[in-house]
Amino acid sequence: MAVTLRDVATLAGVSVKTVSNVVNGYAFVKAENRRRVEEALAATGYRPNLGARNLRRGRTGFIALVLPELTIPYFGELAGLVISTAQRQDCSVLIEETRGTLDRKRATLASLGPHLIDGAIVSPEALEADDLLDPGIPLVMLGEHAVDVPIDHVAIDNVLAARTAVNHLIEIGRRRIAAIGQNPHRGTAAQRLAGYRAALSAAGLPQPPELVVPALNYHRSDGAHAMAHLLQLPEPPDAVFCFNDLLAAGALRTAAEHGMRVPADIAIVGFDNNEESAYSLPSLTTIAPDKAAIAETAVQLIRRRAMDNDQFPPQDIQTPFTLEIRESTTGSAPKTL
Amino acid sequence: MAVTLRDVATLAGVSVKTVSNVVNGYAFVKAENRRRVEEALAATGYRPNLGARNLRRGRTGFIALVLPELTIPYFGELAGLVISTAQRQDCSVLIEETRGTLDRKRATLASLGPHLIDGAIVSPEALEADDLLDPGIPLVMLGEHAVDVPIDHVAIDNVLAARTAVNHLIEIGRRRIAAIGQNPHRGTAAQRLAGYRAALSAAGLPQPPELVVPALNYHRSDGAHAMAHLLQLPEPPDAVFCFNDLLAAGALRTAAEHGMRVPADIAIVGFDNNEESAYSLPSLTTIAPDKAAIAETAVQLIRRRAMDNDQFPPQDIQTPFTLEIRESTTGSAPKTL
DNA sequence: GTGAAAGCGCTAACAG
DNA sequence: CTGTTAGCGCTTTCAC
Repeated sequence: MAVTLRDVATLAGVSVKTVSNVVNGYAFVKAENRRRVEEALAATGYRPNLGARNLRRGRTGFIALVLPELTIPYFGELAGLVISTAQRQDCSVLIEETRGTLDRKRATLASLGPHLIDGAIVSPEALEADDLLDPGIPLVMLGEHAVDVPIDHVAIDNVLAARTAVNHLIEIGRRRIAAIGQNPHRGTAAQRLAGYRAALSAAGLPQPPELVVPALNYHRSDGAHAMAHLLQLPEPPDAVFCFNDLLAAGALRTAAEHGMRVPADIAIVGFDNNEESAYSLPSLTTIAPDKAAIAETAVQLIRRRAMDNDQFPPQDIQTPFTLEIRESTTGSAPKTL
Repeated sequence: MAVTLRDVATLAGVSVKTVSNVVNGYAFVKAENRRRVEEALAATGYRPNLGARNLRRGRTGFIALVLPELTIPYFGELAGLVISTAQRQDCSVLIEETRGTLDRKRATLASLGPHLIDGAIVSPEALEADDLLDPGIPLVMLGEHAVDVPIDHVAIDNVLAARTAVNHLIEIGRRRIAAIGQNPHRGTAAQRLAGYRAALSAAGLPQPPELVVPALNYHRSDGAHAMAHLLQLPEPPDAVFCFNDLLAAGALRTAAEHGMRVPADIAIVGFDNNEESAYSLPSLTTIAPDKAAIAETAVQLIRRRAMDNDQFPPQDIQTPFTLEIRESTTGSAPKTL
């Protein structure tokens, strides 16, 4: 059925080794032999069995990307970047979704484990510590930082980023600034909340507790509900910092439904800079992490550990971000209806 | 380093075969032996080398999903669904992006070829015929139909869907209906255009050629430019049918920037039902393909061909769709600014 | 029921 | 420079 190295060898009248040499681009092959092998290669349509090669080499060229949900734009965009970075380095990317369940991830890493993938990039949604202590392969964590686990970690400075976002709201004159997205199970939520608080404190602004709204998930609907809650407060906010762009999109929608004008009546800032946020009405001011840098750094780390077998202490790398200022805070944006 | 079947066997004092039997759930193993093997298994923390197993079995449990770009929401959502469907069937999904280049795809399928993946689901962006005639593994095509290639194909009825969308515009009283997204290289574009034309013809409406606007890519920016073009026409349209939601998002934005009210001055219909389209301002009326059905059907087909080794003639399966009516055609939607 | 041995397709020593 | 040989870790006849 499938044509093997041996088939080619017999057809060319040489040994397997010679064929292997040709296939792998080994330089020192007698011209005559090379010619015959190449002929046989073409004639048979030989294609190496990578599975066998991997078994032999002990590496597969696959890395896994484990994330909560691909449909969340942030993860989709990140995944795209990871894939293209990996492709450029001749790696293939296997994507697994956890959909919030820990078991899923544990199962994934355990079963693909050391033999089918060379390493994994993990973007957890919630804090988790012990279960990925030793999956047997190099791991890079994205976004959340489970402290005191000695593994590579790539993320932006969430506290600083949040602080930057809220500062911007203060600078444009807002005084009653709410936050949407508090969540005890998310490490980044705590950090963003800390940044929010730090900015308010530094400006000497009050921090009424009713302005910090929790969100169980970070989908558009959660943002919509949270905003509805804020707007029915006796004294609603004049600005909202949302812990991601999806929450902000929902918030934007609800604000409009309640007849609030953005940013005139209420300014909104997001986090993540989803592609869609540049096109919403109004376009969304947001924290823009350098996703390409995150992807590149993560793939690089995995490669160095897995393929080049480098040994180095766990890295904790901070990637840059910017504040993308758009209509939802400074706008006069167009109206549609 | 890694513990192998043999290690377990020696530790348990039995043969490799017996351990293999236990691991693979073979029923007839003496209770005593089974106990000892299980102990040894636990003690060593044995985990099968799937690579080796695959080499032997000739199957890997991997399927590839080849698509243009993961950041395009439609593909992101689809990919998410394919992944979860596959996970439920104990398959892993390898995602490769073509980013529009044919070579990429050809390379991907050729190199991963028959040995590392059991089958591939391919979502082409442009028409292509010959190059995937025989990749050596089962293939399922999504969306575009390269005619006279005898391979499985899963898609909605694009002509009917487009016609449905345009009919809706006619029903709400629009008479000067434009189309954005014409593109000679995309099979679906031709079909959607045909549906658009059919609807207009059936209603006895004129079809001024200047109302059919091409789009090189189907990104938001392309929609924005196309809409700008339409709005500066001496006699602008009162409705626009966009060949996907991204084009529609761009069009929406441009309409607003030009002070047009949607749908009062101009109605907009999209195609794909991206998640974000339910939250835009105004929310977008759009054709909603049953993406879950597409994903499920595709994975099913691959599995039957690859894993169960079923033989059956190439299938051409049409999946259902609905028209999701929202504010961009019937609205009074809220305003934000 | 279980063990021994062959071999999936490839690469890496080691001779020649 | 090229052929032979021995495995990578597993499943699978085939005897026992």
